[in-house]
Amino acid sequence: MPELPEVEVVRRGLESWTTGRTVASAEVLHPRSVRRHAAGPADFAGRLAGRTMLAPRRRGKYLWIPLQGEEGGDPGEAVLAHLGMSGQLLVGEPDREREKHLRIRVEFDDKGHDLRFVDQRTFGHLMVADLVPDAFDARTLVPEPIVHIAADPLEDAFDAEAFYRALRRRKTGIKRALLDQSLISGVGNIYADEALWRARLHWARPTDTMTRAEAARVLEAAREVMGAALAVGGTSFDSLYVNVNGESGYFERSLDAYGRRDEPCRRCGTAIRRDEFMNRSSYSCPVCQPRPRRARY
DNA sequence: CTTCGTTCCTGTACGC
DNA sequence: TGCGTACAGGAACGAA
Repeated sequence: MPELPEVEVVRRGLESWTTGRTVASAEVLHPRSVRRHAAGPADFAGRLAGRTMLAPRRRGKYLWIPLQGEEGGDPGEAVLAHLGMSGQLLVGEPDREREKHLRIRVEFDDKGHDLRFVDQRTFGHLMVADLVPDAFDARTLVPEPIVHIAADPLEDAFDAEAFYRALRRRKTGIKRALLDQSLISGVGNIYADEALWRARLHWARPTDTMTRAEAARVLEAAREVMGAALAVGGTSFDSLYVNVNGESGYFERSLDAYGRRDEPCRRCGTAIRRDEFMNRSSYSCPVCQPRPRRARY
């Protein structure tokens, strides 16, 4: 469930807890959690030991912590994290009890709060990756494995006109496009449904006939809803999404579409419908978001 | 090249 | 009570 707002909440938490601290040791308790680190768990742990963490960065749902180079040089590597469905990055007293789904643990040389990656469903992962120039803004560095991930709509580097042109070239529906992280990043199932409800667009609206105004509307809606969620700590349906101190966010109560099957639309009162979409769920208002004559899935 | 279906994983909810 | 099943779903991957 962590989408852009939830990942940003975690990034801000890490910023104050891990920046400037030097790793004493890292321990991988479940190899699947470092499966994208090709050189394996021992190499992952070895690359972290002795390195100092710099200010964490984020693009879309990806989070990374640049590691100060050997002898204090420029960072050439970063710890890259994706929380997947149930990943949590937690900080706390090092001697506290181990969580049932603790996958990776990082201790610092100051013997203070440790950093833990806890992940029930193991869809998330951590890896150490090389930093390379960003495809959108060559002045900044991004981890090599995510060069194909588009800028997110809260970044300055996000190009709204390029997004519109990409939509027109695609032969797909708008929700599929919103979930495609190579077109726009950070939007997942929850905020896609919320943005489409706010923009009054059906999820199967073909993108190749969308107007500039419609594209701008859904983009603005995505920015608004993710900004509002960020302001209250993100969306938490259960204890699976929490900030670095284990606290839940409050945006669930503000959702207009997602998860509201058969509940009244907050604009027109019509019962919110749930459609099957990509073997998942899509929530929308049948009146505010009428199905297009030519629908695309 | 693009588009789309499959796969990974485990806890919770629910029907029988 | 216990068992089976559906569901939650991001994104890499392979097929078409």
